[in-house]
Amino acid sequence: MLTDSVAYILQPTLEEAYNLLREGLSKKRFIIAAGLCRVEYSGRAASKLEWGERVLLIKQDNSLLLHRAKGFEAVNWQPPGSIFTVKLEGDCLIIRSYRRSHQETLNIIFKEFTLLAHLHLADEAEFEMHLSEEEMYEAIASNPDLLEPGFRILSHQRRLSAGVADFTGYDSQGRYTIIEVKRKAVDTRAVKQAYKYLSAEVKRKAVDTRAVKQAYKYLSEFKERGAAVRGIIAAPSISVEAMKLAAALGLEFKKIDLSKCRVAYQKSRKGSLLEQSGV
Amino acid sequence: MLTDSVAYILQPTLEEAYNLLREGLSKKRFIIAAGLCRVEYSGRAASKLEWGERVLLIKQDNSLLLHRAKGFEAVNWQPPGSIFTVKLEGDCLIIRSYRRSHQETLNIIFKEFTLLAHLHLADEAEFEMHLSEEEMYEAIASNPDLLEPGFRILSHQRRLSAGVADFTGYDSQGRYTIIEVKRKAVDTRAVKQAYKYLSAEVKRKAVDTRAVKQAYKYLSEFKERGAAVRGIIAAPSISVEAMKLAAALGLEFKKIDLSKCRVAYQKSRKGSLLEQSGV
DNA sequence: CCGTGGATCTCGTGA
DNA sequence: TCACGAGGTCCACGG
Repeated sequence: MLTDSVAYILQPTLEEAYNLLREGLSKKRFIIAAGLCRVEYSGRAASKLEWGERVLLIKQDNSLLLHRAKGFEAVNWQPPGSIFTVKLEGDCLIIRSYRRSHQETLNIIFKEFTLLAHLHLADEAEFEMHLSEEEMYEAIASNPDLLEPGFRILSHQRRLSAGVADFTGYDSQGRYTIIEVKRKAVDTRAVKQAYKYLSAEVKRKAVDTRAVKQAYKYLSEFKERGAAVRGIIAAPSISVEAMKLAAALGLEFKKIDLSKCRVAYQKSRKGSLLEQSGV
Repeated sequence: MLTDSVAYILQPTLEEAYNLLREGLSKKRFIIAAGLCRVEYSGRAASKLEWGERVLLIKQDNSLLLHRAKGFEAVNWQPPGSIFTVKLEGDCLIIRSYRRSHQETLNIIFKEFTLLAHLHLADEAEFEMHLSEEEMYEAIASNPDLLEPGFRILSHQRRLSAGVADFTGYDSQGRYTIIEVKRKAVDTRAVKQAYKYLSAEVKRKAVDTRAVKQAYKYLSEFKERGAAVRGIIAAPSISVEAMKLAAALGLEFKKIDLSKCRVAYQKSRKGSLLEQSGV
């Protein structure tokens, strides 16, 4: 059966499946298949999966996903840009996907299909993600009071090279302050990472492998010399252990209200849109 | 149309889709849908996606994946265990998935379906992954010569608590040696991590937040006192930067041949299988 | 091409 | 439940 946009067969023979698959692949269509198969993968690692029923998706950019009955993750896959070959061999249909960049091969051997379809997905919409670290950052940049009343931002830059803090500035008392922004709950790992950046920033030098090591040596100086410089981790929340570590490292934690961030972001965005349209 | 294992409709009306979806969900079947929809997500972050054609999978454990025409990753999703509600509202069919643990809501609003099916996937096969870190570890445990000729293993344990090295032992010269195993190419991150473990092991204490900090202070001792203790990172390869850092930290890199590992693993596995069957 | 860090990461494991 | 580390992680970005 065939319509403009979709071609499908329910319980096709292997030959029917072969023809439909070849057609779908050559036309770069979205392929959906369900059936009994086994799988071999070899590349960065290697895996085997014996006979069972699974669902296969092949996308219009040649990415491939093989899903089992349960679980969020695909059991086997191939990222975009792999090369397919399909062949009939005895009573099996073999789909081979090869990815050159990692020298990875995926073989899916089908014995029968429950369902096979290919279709074109018309989808030009833009995906909008909110509450990303980027957005949080923009919100703070346009409204430093979110950090602390009276805070003045000196520098703000997305992390281009390793070891640069998100914000530097002066607090209401005029103390030099360095800020690391995290969009989600801070754990000990995040504290350590933040500490590295903040230490590096204190010394105002690029972090190469030498500086990474040295950054850790500043720990004692940090604590002993007192708060000549404030180091702040700004995030929605922090774990108990992370808080302990932050305290030991002389870092402060500043709770950031995400909903306030969102409001500030909307405002700043509106502002820039108005600017652009020359109002 | 209906068979034992699959129920599907091509280009169903919204009411047909509604009934088939309800049936599929209540029977915990694998649902495959393609159609025109828009999406709202809100939880740890928030996202919006306007009208476009996508493919929806709902799995037998209530995990959900929404895929666009291209890209390996799902554009929106819900991990296993979420709760579904489906309703018809005006000229739309709304699928809502709510995940309590993270307070996340996903709304998919369909205007029309190109394809809708639900089926049961019979799949009891076990997924075998080879060349995992675990397997590499087993290979080395059963054949320490893979590390270095004459190496004697003192302790070997999977990392149960943070900061415990993979292997400790004595080299052919009788020097105490600590080994961190990595399955793949070592980068600077892996070196830093390894250094933490190795330092912690030297001091033979569990790494709590205090020890994490102290571990870095041992750097100078490590270097100044010379190689009273050897620290080895064992992996298939290492990047130039990672090698520099490792050298600066007084760590050695030991290339591990994965194919040799594999052979050793097969042998050790055969041995234990023979044991089990009492031969 | 490598290196670095984020992700609605997911997933397992242990405390 | 949280915390931590692995992952065939994938992905974007910079050099």
